[in-house]
Amino acid sequence: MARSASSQPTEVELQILRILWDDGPSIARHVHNQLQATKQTTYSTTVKMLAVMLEKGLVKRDESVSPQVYRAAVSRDSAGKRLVKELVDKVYDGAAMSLVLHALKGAQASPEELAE
Amino acid sequence: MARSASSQPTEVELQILRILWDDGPSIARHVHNQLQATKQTTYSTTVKMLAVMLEKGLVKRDESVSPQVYRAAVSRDSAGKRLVKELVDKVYDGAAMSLVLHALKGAQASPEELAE
DNA sequence: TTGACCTGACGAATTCTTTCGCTACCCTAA
DNA sequence: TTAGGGTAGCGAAAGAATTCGTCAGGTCAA
Repeated sequence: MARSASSQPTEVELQILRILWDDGPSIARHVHNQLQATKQTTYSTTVKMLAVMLEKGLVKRDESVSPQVYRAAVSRDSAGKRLVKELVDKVYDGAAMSLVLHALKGAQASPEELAE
Repeated sequence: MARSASSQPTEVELQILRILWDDGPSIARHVHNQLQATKQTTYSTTVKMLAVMLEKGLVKRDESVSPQVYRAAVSRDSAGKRLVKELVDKVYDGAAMSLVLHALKGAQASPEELAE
């Protein structure tokens, strides 16, 4: 079934978005090469993921140029905000953002606390 | 294959952890009842999820009492910190915590920004 | 032209997560 | 004791996410 644009990116999808955010609009081959840094999947897999993400509306692509160019459909900041907010809502009781952020600021100040 | 305690909680697992955090150590039946608020799954499913989470080390259980009692293996705050940090690391380039938190504080002040 | 190489599409296999059916085992009230 | 009701374990089905094999088509240099 077709998945709407409201779908949350999964693990690998986030990795790909990250590449597009870092490097800007890119061709499949480039995304694949970057992905190799952390995964040993085939080019075929990368192309498939991009296709899936296109369906989900997570990326857009320019088909007018020879090697098609993919770019993230959402900005890193808006995606980041939304994801973090959703996570916090899931862990806490919603509306607890400020407490969490405070805790996180503390954690940031003392990274060893996180290392546990 | 056995999954180590380092596994991240999945969607439903997080829902269950949330119940244990909210209500404290509970028996399977209670977890199930609370879960009914948002899902219509069977008791059997709940018990299975708890078993899986036990294997993953996400919950611990006291088998010395009649209805066994489950409790979260990690505190809400430490889990929350870790999850948010991991998410931020995935979206941004790690080490960008402060920028993100700043953005989030802004978002918190104007929730309509998030509604988009 | 032609053949080596690359891109992109498709469907199927695999793996992980979530769900449930069935079974066994307590309790406890009649 | 025994039927009824609740708890827990097991394996396997159903659903999602991820991976890949394979094929069709385009490009380009010799």
